[in-house]
Amino acid sequence: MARAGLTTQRLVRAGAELADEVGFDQVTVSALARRFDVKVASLYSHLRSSQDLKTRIALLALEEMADRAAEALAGRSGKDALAAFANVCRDYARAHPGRYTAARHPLDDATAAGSAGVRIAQLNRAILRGYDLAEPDQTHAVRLLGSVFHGYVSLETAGGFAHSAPDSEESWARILDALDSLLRNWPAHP
Amino acid sequence: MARAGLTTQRLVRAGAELADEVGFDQVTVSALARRFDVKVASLYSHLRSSQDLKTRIALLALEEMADRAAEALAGRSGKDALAAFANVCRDYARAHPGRYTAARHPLDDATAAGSAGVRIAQLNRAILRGYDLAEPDQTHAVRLLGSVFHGYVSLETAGGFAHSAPDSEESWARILDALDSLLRNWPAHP
DNA sequence: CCCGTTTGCCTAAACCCTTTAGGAAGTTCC
DNA sequence: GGAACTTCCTAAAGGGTTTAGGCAAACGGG
Repeated sequence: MARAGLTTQRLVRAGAELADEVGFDQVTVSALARRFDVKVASLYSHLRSSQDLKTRIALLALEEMADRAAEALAGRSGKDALAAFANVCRDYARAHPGRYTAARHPLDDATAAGSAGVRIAQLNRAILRGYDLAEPDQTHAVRLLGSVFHGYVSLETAGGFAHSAPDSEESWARILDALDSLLRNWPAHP
Repeated sequence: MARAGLTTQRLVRAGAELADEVGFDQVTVSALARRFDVKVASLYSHLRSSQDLKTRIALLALEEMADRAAEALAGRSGKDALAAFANVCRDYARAHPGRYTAARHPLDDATAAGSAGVRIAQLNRAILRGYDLAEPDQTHAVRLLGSVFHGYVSLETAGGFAHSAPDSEESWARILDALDSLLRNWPAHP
């Protein structure tokens, strides 16, 4: 009975690859077992449940995004930083659609608090250091940026902008221009 | 053998209610059968498959949102229209979280083209009539608005802004102000 | 009114995914 | 070499999906 060398880490990594290939919600303990040519029950020594697997994939995806964002933001500010962060989100989603979906998977509060999601939030806020925004407008702006990035990437990967002109690439560039302009001219409270 | 009076319409409506109660991805043919106190197989005379059910719920949700948006936009323009449309999205998502998730369910191209989604897109574009934007900037702006609304509502219903100040209500209002300002001062191409 | 047709719901059964319990083979270390 | 532990296994129960085929209720024409 040769051993397959299963570990939680390898399972989660393989699960992430599986998610990118077949979609996050097609990720199943059974499919993972097939991929390792192993019986399903064997995985339950390494994973508490199917939910546990999905949560771990989500945490992995958040780590990866946070790492990329941190690297992209190093040494940049202003619009450079804005575009760098935005492109990390978009590029990650296109390269790893399953993982990106995983990253949007709802986590319970405790798990979320310990995840790389908070690092991403901090980096998002760091973008605004290059602009002149005081609280609470800074927070509003952070939320706007998060919404735009997430929303655009979601709609784009769902095929929303696929079959129409102008192409998505151009809209993305112009939207980043518009956001930069908006952050530099944030309207005063009425 | 008393008949339960099942029809596709009633099943889809009940499915939508179920989605709001337990979440869209918990909507299952089995659960629906239980709700009608009927055997599972009976539903397959009215629904082709579990996927079919979900698709129909998605189409229902899109219809409902389009109707509300059309009514909200009637007689409004400029920022009034912007806020009205935005609030329709947000209010619908909060009143019917399951249906809202359903509305984001990916549809194949043919189904999407025949859905109320195109009506929603047209209404979204109609908002911009109150602003002075020529193509292709108009399209970029449409995509930006769609992204913000979808993104903000998704993050909010996922609990993203729940436990932090300032509260989500205030951010929403200020983000609408900011978008209005941006549309009135859309940056020229660099 | 009653008989044939249509329709609506049923039973039965196959298949897949999840999860737990308990067993046997491989590994480690004294 | 054997005790202890780890890794993977078989077995089984429970739930969701889907199809095939059957009986009974409703309906419509002679």
